[in-house]
Amino acid sequence: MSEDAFLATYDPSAYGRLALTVDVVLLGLRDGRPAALLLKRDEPPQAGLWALPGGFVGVAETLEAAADRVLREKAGLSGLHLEQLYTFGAIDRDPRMRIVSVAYLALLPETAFAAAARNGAGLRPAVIEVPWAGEAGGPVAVRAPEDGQERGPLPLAFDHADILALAILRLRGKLDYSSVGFALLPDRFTLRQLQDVHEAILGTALNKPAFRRRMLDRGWLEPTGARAAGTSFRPPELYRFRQPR
Amino acid sequence: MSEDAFLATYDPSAYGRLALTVDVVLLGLRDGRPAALLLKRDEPPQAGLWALPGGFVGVAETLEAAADRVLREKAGLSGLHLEQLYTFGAIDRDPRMRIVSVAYLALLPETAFAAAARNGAGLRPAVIEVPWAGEAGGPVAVRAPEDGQERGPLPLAFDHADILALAILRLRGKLDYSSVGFALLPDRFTLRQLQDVHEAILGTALNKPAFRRRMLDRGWLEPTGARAAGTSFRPPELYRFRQPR
DNA sequence: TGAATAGTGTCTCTAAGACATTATTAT
DNA sequence: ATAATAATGTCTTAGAGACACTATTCA
Repeated sequence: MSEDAFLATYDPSAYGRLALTVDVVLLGLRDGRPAALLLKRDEPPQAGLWALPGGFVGVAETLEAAADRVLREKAGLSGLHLEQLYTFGAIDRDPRMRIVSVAYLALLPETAFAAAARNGAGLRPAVIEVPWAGEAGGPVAVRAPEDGQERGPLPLAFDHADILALAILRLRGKLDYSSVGFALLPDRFTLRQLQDVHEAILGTALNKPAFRRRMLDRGWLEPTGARAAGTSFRPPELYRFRQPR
Repeated sequence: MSEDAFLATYDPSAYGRLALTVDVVLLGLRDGRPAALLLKRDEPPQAGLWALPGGFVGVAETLEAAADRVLREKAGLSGLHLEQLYTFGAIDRDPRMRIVSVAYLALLPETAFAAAARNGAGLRPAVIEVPWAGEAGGPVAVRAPEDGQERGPLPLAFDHADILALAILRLRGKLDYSSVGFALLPDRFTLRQLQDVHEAILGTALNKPAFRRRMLDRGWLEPTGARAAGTSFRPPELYRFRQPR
């Protein structure tokens, strides 16, 4: 059924007045670039376009519970830390009916991100191409990773380009003064990996000594004593994130 | 009708599944302290408690339009700058039925705040007592201004103490790097007034020379050439806020 | 030893805090 | 002149950026 034919036969009033959904940005890093897990829609509306995993909020379900359920149903993940991003309420953001959506952000370390992309039913990673390096905003484009079949930017459904953009902006804003960055790393990591994460999200290079000083002075890093193996050079120290009490 | 009697006769299923509202924090300063405009509920549920102005979101109304309408209907104000704060979705935040609410923040300069308190149907200013001086959060207490009849803290309806707390936190976070602070001032103001606003919101004293340097270096302040009158000492220069292009 | 990255020492620069001093008005 | 606050000069200090240098591992 074509998009137009679908809309012609769709009866919005059959669905009541106003619906509430959650959409979850499952953000991780792929080859050192920010990426999100997206789902290809195979039903109208907007069949063939790529969308964030989402779902309706139940009457006896909190917003966080709905987001967690979506995560479980669509990515096989549960219990991730969720942060509310923003609530999108434009009248025509969904062509079926009036749907207001609360957007959430969840962060995955690189291995969990790759695993979810393999196990999640139809979830595929898409590298986010952020056209703004500074603090300005605007929608973003996404692209299938190099190893995929698709070429060119992937078409995004609804207002999901705006939601993705907001996720990046929010992350950038909190990165330096909060501990969100660690959610994108495995349990044990090197200072270089931590800096790579920050640079990937911020989209700019950072000064190494200053970065190390700042991070170590925060008191969030606990040296494990172990060092990373498998390098052909001086092995870096492994750290663990430790919540400042 | 008592609160219990009301709840006993109330049929939640008659209202459908899930409703969406907006609640607006109308924030201003009163005697140099942050204050919000509140409404005394005279119907159950929670009759007698103090609540933020709010209302249901129409099917063909954006969230911002709903917030603007609430502002117009309850405070006689329109076209104010609105900032979305957060969406509150706890199951039992309203005893009648499942109501999810999108909270908005609007800022008023001191004179407009006082005028809205006079003209708004039942809107009364309440000084916000923030128990945390740093960055920590938690609900806040409100109190009628000294000149009023009431004594002691005013009881707040629903989760509105949390909403008010979030408004303060958000404002504090944006105060130093954005131009929100100017929305709490009249068109022309002195640097001391600007500093007073910042100190009232932050809850801490600021260093005068450093504050002046920072503000002037921002390029947002345009000297008017005029000076404030009516002082018995050196009259301060009046500035105007000018959006940095 | 050479290559490669880890990790650090140090200088400079910027901006904030502290504190004192000068400026300007009304009484 | 005095009182009161505006407005600024300057010293100190904290932290970031720049850049070079040392450290450590494998091949």
